[in-house]
Amino acid sequence: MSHRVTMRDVARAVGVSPMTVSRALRDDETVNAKTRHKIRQVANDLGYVYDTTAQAFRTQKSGFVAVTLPSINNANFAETFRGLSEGLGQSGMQLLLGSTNYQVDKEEELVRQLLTRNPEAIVLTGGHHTDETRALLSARNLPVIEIWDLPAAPLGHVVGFSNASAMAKVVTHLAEKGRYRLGFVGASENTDLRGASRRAGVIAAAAELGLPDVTIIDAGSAPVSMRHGAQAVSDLGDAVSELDALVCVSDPVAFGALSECRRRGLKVPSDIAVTGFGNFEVASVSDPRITTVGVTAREIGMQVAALLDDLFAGEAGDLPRIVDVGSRLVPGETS
Amino acid sequence: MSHRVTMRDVARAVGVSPMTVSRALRDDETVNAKTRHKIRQVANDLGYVYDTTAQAFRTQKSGFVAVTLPSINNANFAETFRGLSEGLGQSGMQLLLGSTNYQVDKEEELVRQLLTRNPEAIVLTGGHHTDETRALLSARNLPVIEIWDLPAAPLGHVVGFSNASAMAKVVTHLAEKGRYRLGFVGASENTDLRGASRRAGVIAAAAELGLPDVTIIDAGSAPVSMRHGAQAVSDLGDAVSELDALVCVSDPVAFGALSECRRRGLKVPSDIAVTGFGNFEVASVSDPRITTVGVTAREIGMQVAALLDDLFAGEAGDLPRIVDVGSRLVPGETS
DNA sequence: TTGAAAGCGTTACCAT
DNA sequence: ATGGTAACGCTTTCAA
Repeated sequence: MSHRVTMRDVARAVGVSPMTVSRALRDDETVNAKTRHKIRQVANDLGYVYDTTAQAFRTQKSGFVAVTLPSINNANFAETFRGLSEGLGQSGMQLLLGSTNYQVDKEEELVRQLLTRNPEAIVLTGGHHTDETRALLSARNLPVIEIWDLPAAPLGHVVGFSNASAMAKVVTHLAEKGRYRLGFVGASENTDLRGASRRAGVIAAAAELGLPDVTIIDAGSAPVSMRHGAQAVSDLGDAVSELDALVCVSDPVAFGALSECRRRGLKVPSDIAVTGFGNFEVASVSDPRITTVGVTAREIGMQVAALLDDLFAGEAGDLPRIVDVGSRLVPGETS
Repeated sequence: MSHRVTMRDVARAVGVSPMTVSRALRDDETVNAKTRHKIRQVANDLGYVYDTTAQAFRTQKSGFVAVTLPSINNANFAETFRGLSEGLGQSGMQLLLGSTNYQVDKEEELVRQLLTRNPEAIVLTGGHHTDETRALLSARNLPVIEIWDLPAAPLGHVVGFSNASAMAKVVTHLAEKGRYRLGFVGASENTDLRGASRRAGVIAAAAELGLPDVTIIDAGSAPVSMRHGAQAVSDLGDAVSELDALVCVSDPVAFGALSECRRRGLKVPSDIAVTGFGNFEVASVSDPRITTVGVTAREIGMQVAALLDDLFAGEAGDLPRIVDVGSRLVPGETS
């Protein structure tokens, strides 16, 4: 197999220097229009393909933005990724995606791996990281954006919302409906950290309102999904009758819980209320519609893209930007 | 800002040459064990991070495998990606993901973009591509793997299954249950091509069995999901009573259809049967459970990873590999 | 077991 | 408007 076609080859064929080819291909106006045209044509004829790797190497700019998600198989995170991806379309940046499987150790390994690609910015889902991850990131002069949370001690920029205050809205809503005895259905402690924030939010809000202690219902280790919600209700058995509402960590979990309630002949919401989180499609299509919390997953991605645009354009100012996209209660028919 | 830490710096600090550092970091046995250890430690202390871009440049191997998915927000494709990602863990390859939004033009643009990163292989979801995409790919000496389909004229390797024969299983199942008047719920023609294959499969199977003409119910443009399934049933109105079964292009669509049937007071399956595709979690958790077709989304990814391993190890032989992972009917309570 | 030299393809910088 | 030179950080190759 013959050697690959480089700018050199194009230059030789046209009778100019490689520099001129480089300029021409970038549509540099200082290159004679005719020459530019000729170069483009010859490049095409020779089957020249631009080498981004060489460019990244020479300029020390990879054109990558690294992104970590807890799971790619999650409609909310996928929407965030999509928003980011679409919003970044203009800037020519490419996303380098990795999934942590909800584990901070895995995140550390992933960050280490992603950093070897010299990303120009890194987007981390969540605000919990290992010390080593923090060290790795602060050793570099790299914009860091944490999303889907409002960390107490951010690494840099933030685009997220308060999981605790979102849950407070749910608890308040339930209390107003006369639902006092709450069960929280989520992953075991210490695996899903966003889930843990939500649980803490429920407990705090219930205490604040003087409700009885929240019953914690362990649905297994993260990621918890529909089947875990169903299993949790099934495991509860008759104990479910001592609760007024099942506050679930996410809509899939809530849907699983709702389905299992139905199977067991429980009427929702008359026998028990069920709430979710995330305003997934299933919440609004399910019959009955599930009461949930709307989070603007897609907008988080778009806000991040906007922030990155500003950062790359040098228009972001010096201070870390903290964007709270908020959340809102979306009442359904299950409460 | 100080200059970035390179192998040179590590070498200087340890008192060896950069070459020795390079070898040591790759765990080359020829380097003295003690020296190796020392180097690793110093590298760590200095906060050295390996530069994959430089490596890719020097070796002319990017370490990337490019992947296109119609949508990242789809549990099946996400599982395939995960299977691939995990299976590829060993080989050190990194995935470069792009989403086509179910459009072949978008795919072309994406392929073009991905190719500038010199991927060592490319994985395309589906077997339909623009001529330009085909040309771009065949101009390169690059392994191509098409997945989630069994294309008539593959570009290279294939890991997929027949959408048509999968649908035939559904139609046969329904016919055995005495369901003859079928409606197919899917995206409009020419957007979702996998969906179009499924529709064609339903029509062919119905004809084969001598069933009445299949009623085609347009659920909008791809990607169609839960709300589209619900909307389609809603749009049908009373016409739904002339059908024995709604054959849906995917489980989310089936779930939407099922929910809307319930809302309208239709009993499933006594008044009408509903089937889905993909064995999504919602199919098995929903009450009633949805009859669906099981496709091994995760396994497709793992098979691709295995194939890539062989390719990179030079053990794949010369012929394109065609892997049919098959599909199976998963009877539920909706038929 | 270790090192020196060269080069991967591009572009920043300075000259002309 | 165009070109020459050097350099980005690493690894292949050969030599010691």
